[in-house]
Amino acid sequence: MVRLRIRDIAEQAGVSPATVSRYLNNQPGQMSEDTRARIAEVIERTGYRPRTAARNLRQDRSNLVGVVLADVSNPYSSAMLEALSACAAERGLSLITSFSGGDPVIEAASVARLVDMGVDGLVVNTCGDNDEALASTAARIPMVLLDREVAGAPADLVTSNNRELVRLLVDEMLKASCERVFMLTERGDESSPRRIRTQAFVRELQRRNVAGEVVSLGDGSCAQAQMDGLLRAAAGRRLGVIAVNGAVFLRLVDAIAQIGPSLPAGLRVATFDDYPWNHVLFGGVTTAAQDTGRIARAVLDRLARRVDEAARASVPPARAERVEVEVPGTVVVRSSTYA
Amino acid sequence: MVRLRIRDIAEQAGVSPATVSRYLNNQPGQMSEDTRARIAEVIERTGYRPRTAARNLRQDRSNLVGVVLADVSNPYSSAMLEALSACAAERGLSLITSFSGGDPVIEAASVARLVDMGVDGLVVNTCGDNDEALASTAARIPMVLLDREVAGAPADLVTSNNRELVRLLVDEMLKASCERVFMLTERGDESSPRRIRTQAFVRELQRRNVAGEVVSLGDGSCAQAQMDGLLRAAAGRRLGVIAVNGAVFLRLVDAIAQIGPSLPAGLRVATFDDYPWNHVLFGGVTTAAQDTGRIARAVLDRLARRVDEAARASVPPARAERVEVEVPGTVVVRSSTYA
DNA sequence: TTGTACGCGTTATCAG
DNA sequence: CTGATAACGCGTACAA
Repeated sequence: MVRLRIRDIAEQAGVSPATVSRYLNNQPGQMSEDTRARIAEVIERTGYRPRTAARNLRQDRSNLVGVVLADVSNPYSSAMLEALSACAAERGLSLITSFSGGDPVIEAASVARLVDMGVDGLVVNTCGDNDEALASTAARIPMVLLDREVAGAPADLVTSNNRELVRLLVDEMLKASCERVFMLTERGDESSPRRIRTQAFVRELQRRNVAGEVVSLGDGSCAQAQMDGLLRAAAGRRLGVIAVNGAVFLRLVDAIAQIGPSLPAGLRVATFDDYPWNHVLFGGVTTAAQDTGRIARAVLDRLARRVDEAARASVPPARAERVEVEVPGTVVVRSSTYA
Repeated sequence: MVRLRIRDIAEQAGVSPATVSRYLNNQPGQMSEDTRARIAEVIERTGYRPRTAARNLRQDRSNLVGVVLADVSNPYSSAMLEALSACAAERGLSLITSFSGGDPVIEAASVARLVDMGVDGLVVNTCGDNDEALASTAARIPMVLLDREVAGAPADLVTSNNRELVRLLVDEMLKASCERVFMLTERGDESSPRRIRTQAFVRELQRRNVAGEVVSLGDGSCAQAQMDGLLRAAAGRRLGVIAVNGAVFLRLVDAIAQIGPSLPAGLRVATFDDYPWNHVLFGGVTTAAQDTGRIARAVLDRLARRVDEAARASVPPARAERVEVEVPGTVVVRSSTYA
């Protein structure tokens, strides 16, 4: 049960290995219909498959893309991963995945391991605090950043149109005639989407002259007190709360659950990231959903382009231009913001 | 900026490539402390890393494990993936991931692609209806099945102790003095965990002489009617409902939400798979949680063993014994089953 | 303890 | 349109 080599196929088809190789790679040099058919028959009959390791060595290319995600417990990440996987398969790429769990040390180790494995490029959703390592890696092999930017890294960036989504969520709150609108975030998270969303939120409030602010949750009982204060405020006038991401929203839901089973009268809530439970909580939660399919396509488009460029020119251009892509998401309106 | 080869390191250290290779692979043949130090210095200084593609070709081994998951929108799958990833990294393995989305055709294509990529082994959480393809693949390369078994496949199987978990959930329902207990499942899902759980459930009811049955949901309005019936029944006497998995539980929650914001009086619910929202729904849902860390370890233990065996003996044993491992999970009791 | 020489399977180049 | 040949970079007998 030794594995077939290209030479075996060549012998059985009565041609040379080079010809079989051309057949396999659809080389421009056309071959006679006769030999083509003979080779096809032998391959079909034997079930021959070329050996990837040998191709990789020869071509200096693995068709492998490394993916490093910060937090898969976040369903948005899993959806993203699935979309990337499907999109990669379409292009004949495979994904080597790794998860940092929010630890920069693990993230750096993951990146190093993936590079060692010979990936053609990297997709990184960084957990932060790794700028130097990522920048130096990006200088050596193609890298596309997902959602979160990295200072000084010569890598492309793909995100959702966060500013626009914030605007749409604020729209919903105002349609629901909220008198004050808050955005809920948390201390630990200094990622770029968070920053962009909160900044955009503040600008929206100013632009429309609406009362409200960004509330940054601390830890433990302090945070509980903050949220209690926020929720009690709802008793009087109509109040809107937008969670800056899914993790924060879960904390918000938890706090609301302490008070009662349903949304307090006068409180409207909305969040980012369309998790399954958003459909059922409070009869449905208004959500800014990111388009994972289009994001995945944009990510792999950029990466494939970079990989091709790198393959063509052995010396990477000194002034690599960084491309930033914003993929439009959509706001799904559900009963948590109905007037 | 050409990449360094082992030969370059050898020259700089004033030794032969073979010696550097031995250094890299910690060959038993000891080398003089002097040359060892010189090689170490050069490698450290140059940042040399051996080329994986060349090693793979030479050693006929990739240190790559293919992972095929049926449904990553299921948070249990993501947790499993993360655990596998961490565990694999510890062993110097990397994961190539693929997702079938419940489609047997995609699953078969994924498996084929991963095998082509040269993975050393496969971890498969099958979506079903692929027994022949999986069995023939398992006959060629090491495979470990996750949760769901495949008829006729010479592969090991790792699952949770579903029967025990069912027993514990029924225990909780009885502690909550439920007079009747139901297990909710759905038509489409004929997977082995579902079958094992429902069978165990029926046995438990008989053993304890408790009233109840397995309710298999159909589609759409029919299912809604079934659930309405179930929920109305709760009005009278105390009733327990156990969802056979997370997907079914989401349907149950949806139906309950149609009626009101909180759990109807007299109704107790519990489910499998510890999703984030189980902590907040109804003030906390009692859950049979699977131990993803231990499962991952068991999976990769088995796989590594098989891979080593296969590497040693070029001819696989005709009578391969299939090993089945049951990893104990735990029941997390929350207020949805408090008396 | 170390070095030499060969082969892993494929593809690119060049000659025909 | 096809064939011969030389790499790709590494690991490992075997020889020294």
